[in-house]
Formats: sequence, C-alpha cells, structure tokens
Amino acid sequence: MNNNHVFLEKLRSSGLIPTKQRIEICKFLFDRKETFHFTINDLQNILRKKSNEKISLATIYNTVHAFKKKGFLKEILINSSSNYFDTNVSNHHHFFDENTNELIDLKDSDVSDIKIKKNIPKRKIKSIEVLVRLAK
Amino acid sequence: MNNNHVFLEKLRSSGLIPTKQRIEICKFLFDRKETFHFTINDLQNILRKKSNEKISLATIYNTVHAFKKKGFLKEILINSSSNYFDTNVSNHHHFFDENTNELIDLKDSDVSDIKIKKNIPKRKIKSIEVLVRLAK
DNA sequence: TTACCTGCAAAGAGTTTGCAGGTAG
DNA sequence: CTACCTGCAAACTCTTTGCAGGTAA
Repeated sequence: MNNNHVFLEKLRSSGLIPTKQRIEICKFLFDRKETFHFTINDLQNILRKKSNEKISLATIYNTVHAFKKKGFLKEILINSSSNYFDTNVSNHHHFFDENTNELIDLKDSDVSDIKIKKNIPKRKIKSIEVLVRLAK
Repeated sequence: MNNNHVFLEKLRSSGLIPTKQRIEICKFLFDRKETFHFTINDLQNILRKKSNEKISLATIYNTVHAFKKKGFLKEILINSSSNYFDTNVSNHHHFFDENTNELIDLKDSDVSDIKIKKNIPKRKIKSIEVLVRLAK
C-alpha cells in the first residue's frame, strides 16, 4: 500500500516540509494498524536495518521531537534509563512489563473511571495518566 | 530536635555505615512531617546553602541511590528534563503542576478505586501509579 | 586493621547545537 | 532564489566510575 500522499499531506498541513527522511520515518511509524512504542534508540536501529540510506541520529531526534510537538507522537516516561514514544496520541493508559521492558496500551475502557477528590486552587486537570507495572 | 540516633539506627539497620554525609542527608530529607519531592540538583543546591561543608555530587548520587535501593526514597518520572525523588515511599499518586514544575502528593484515598479490566498472561500487577497533570 | 565511604576528576551515555552543504517549493 | 532541512562533529548535561586518601567500627 502506498500512503505517501497521506504522509505528504500530514506533514504539509502541519507546516513541516516533507523531506525524504521525514516521509520514511512517517511511513515506518504511522503506516500500521497497531500502536507502536519505541525509544529513539529502537527507532534508529530499526531504520538502519530496514533501509539502505541511513538517517542521521540528529535528524531522528529532530524529527521525533517535531512530531511530538505537532501532536503526532506522545512521550511516555517509565524508567530512568530510556524515554519512550507512542504513536497512539489519544488519551489512554499503559502497562509496563518490567520483565521485557515492553509497553502495552490500555484502552480507556480497560480502566475504571478515575475520580480525583482533591483540588488545587487555580489549577485545572489537564490529563490523568495511569501506569500499571507488571512483573512475573 | 536531635534525631541523630534515629538516623543512625535507620542507616545501621539497613547495612549502610552512618557517615557524616549520610547523616546530614538523612536529617535534611527525613526530619520533617511533610513529604518532600526533589531532584538531585535541588538537593545539591539546598545542601550547599544549608551547610558549611559541601558534600560532593558523586556522594549525593551514591547516597540517593543507596536510599532508593533501601526503600527510603521512591523515584518518580514526570518529564524528560528531570528525575524526581519522593520521601514518601508509601503507595500514593501525584499531581504535577506544569506551571511550577512542582509535585504534590495525592493520598490513595484522594483517588477513586482503580480497576484494571485487562490481563496479561503470566504477569501480575506490581503497582498502579496515577499522574494527574495540572495547568492554569 | 579492615572494609567501606568520600571526593575529585575523568569517562560515559544520551541529547542538542552550529554550521556547511543540500533540497523543496 | 530563499527558507528550511540534513548530517556531521563538537558541545553539553546528567550520571557513573576509578582511584587515592579518609573514616567507622
């Protein structure tokens, strides 16, 4: 399936010039049904193997952060040794499997309604994130 | 109030030799009623100002990680620019104020019961952490 | 005395930046 | 042509480590 035009539009409409590198990263990250979770390091390794032309690490950092800024990716903090990104930018929660270091999406409907019974003056709730740590 | 003996005991019973530096850090972190949230950088700045003798950064890292390992501190990940530690090691959740970069404890009773309606084979839930982001 | 700890400086890991050359429009 | 992007290397920040001297018991 050739979705290039979709990604061209996605990039253009967000003000990012669709370069070869950005399109390749788009195709890898967004041309899939399932959510994808990755670290910058994961992404670099995978892209390096998949493709003949290598995308420099600086460009991967730039692109991932540009995508995050545009709302195409969400950053998720789990442990102090690596930062994860998630192609699913909707409101949802996560399992983190401490045995495999793997992130798994939890649909909003997989988690009971959460009510916060405390208020901070002059502040509004922006988001509620649940992280469920798993182990054997 | 002189709690030195309490900290001496705390350190000794966990197998850490109570040195001058560790006692000073203990006194600062644990001789208080309220929970304290900090980054390594916060801690170094505060200790530097409070005390005449400076504790080296390496020792602060060593000590904080030793305390974490012994269960005296809990690490909390909020944003990619800094790692927080919490003197409250009980099960509880957090507000994070994005305007001030401040962490605020949420008692377990401030959050409605959370039920996870999904199972991962061969894995058990180790902990459930809720992070509520706040903004103006 | 012995094992462990501290502090310094150097090393390491991850991330960001400056800049020269390249590319999209 | 112009503005923006890429890739490299250097810089930077945060954290860890090696080691010599110091300290607790």
